[in-house]
Amino acid sequence: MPEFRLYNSLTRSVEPFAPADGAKVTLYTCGPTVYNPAHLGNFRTFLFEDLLRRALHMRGWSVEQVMNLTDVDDKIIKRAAERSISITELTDPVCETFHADREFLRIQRAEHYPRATAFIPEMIDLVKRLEANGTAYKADDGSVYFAIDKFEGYGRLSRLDTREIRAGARVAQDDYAKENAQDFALWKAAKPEDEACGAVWDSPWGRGRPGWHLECSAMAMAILGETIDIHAGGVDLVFPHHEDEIAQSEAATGKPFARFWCHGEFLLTDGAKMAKRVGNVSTVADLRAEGVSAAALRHFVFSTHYRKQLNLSGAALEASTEAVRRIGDFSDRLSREKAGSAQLAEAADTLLIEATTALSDDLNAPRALGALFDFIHAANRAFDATGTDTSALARARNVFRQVNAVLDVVPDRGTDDSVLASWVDQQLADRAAARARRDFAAADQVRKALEEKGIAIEDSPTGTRWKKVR
RNA sequence: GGCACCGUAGCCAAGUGGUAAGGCAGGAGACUGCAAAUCUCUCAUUCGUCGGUUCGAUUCCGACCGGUGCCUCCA
Repeated sequence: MPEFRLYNSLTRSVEPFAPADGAKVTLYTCGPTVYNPAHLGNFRTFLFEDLLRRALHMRGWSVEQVMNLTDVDDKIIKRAAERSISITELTDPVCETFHADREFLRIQRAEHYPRATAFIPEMIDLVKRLEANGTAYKADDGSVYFAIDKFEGYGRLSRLDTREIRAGARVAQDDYAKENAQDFALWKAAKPEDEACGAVWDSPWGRGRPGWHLECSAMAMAILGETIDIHAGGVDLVFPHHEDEIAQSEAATGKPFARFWCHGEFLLTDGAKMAKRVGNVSTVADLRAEGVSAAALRHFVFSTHYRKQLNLSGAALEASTEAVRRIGDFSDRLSREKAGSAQLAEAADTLLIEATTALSDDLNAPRALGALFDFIHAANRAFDATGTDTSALARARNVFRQVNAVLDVVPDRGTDDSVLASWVDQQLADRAAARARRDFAAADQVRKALEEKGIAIEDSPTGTRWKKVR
């Protein structure tokens, strides 16, 4: 097995990775803020994390993954206030939508989906520790801030020391209570609108609510421990979110917060970052309505390396749809064939090596997909030539299953509809009869009727096969 | 303005100091009643531009051009 390597944002280099305890990977992944449904840009990151999770499994490690659901923040409070409902009433349905979208995209369920509001005591404890060691202070506005000057390593992840701050852009006018403009809020004093929608908790500093970064540190440490193996998220979280997480966590424990920091690049639309603010978002629901399959979406996302920007376009989605159609047809053939050959077994061995190598090399999914298509081509050739080796077939099936267990790009045929199946079978019998009497006009009529129902047919020496294509 | 990343065929995309994977689209052929699927052949003497290093660069260095992101809520 090749060495498993990952790009670590902390060192800006690809490094060998293995879990600290040798067996189980502790993985923290920043999840969605549940004020409205996540778009495909958000899901690109979650798909990258799903790929990471599955690749770790492929290596034989177990994974304990946490994905937080941020259910209290400025946007949530604002929206709840607009609708005169509580934050819970706003966020509960969005959490459900998130899981429905997640399942549609075949993103494996994490072990934990903690909601920020369920970990307020842990967050308060963390702030207490920081206050006790002098890195946190309560300001005149009643909020508690983290003093970045007190934490020596501040800015290490995002290389703040190498940046020049744009004049006038940095200091927010309403942050006058902070000792330093870059200090960030750990605990925010309650405002009337917070009270109105239930976004307040009692604390040693008075009623208030947690700052944005606090939840991730508190929940990661509570569930996974003070030093986790991998912390992942989108690149936009590097600063300030992850930087601040490191500061507050390490200032409290004196231990490294995460050994590896992994960041996924953005999804673009029309050359610009997909963002609600830009107004160029596509949700999973939108894409489903357009008939784009989960397999096609996964193929699309995995066709580009996760650290490279990816542009969403109709043409790209069509190409992916056609690509997974080929994969699906091959998968069907693999199930249907009765035996293979030495060439097939050889192709399978090559696929296993190539795919494992690619995925172990900083999750190179595009290269793994290339290896998969090479295999499909070689296997189709082998099947066309026929063979009698059943163990070769078993080997091919086994390897294909292993690789697909990571990529999961075989389209769902949805052919388990028995009513539809019997109807199609009757149609095909009629067509076979028409062909037998060389009445091709009638036969073509049947094929056209089936196509209108989304059924594609393939004649073969052993009979006619059919499949749902939409 | 500061800090990064990216620029490979019509489109998407991997890649390496030694002569360009794979997918989509396209062209020709085999198979088929016709299709579909599959197979065969074909499809970048060339990797944004200009220099430099080197026996040799798409790959290293520099400049320039173009694109994107972060520096503020953000996957």
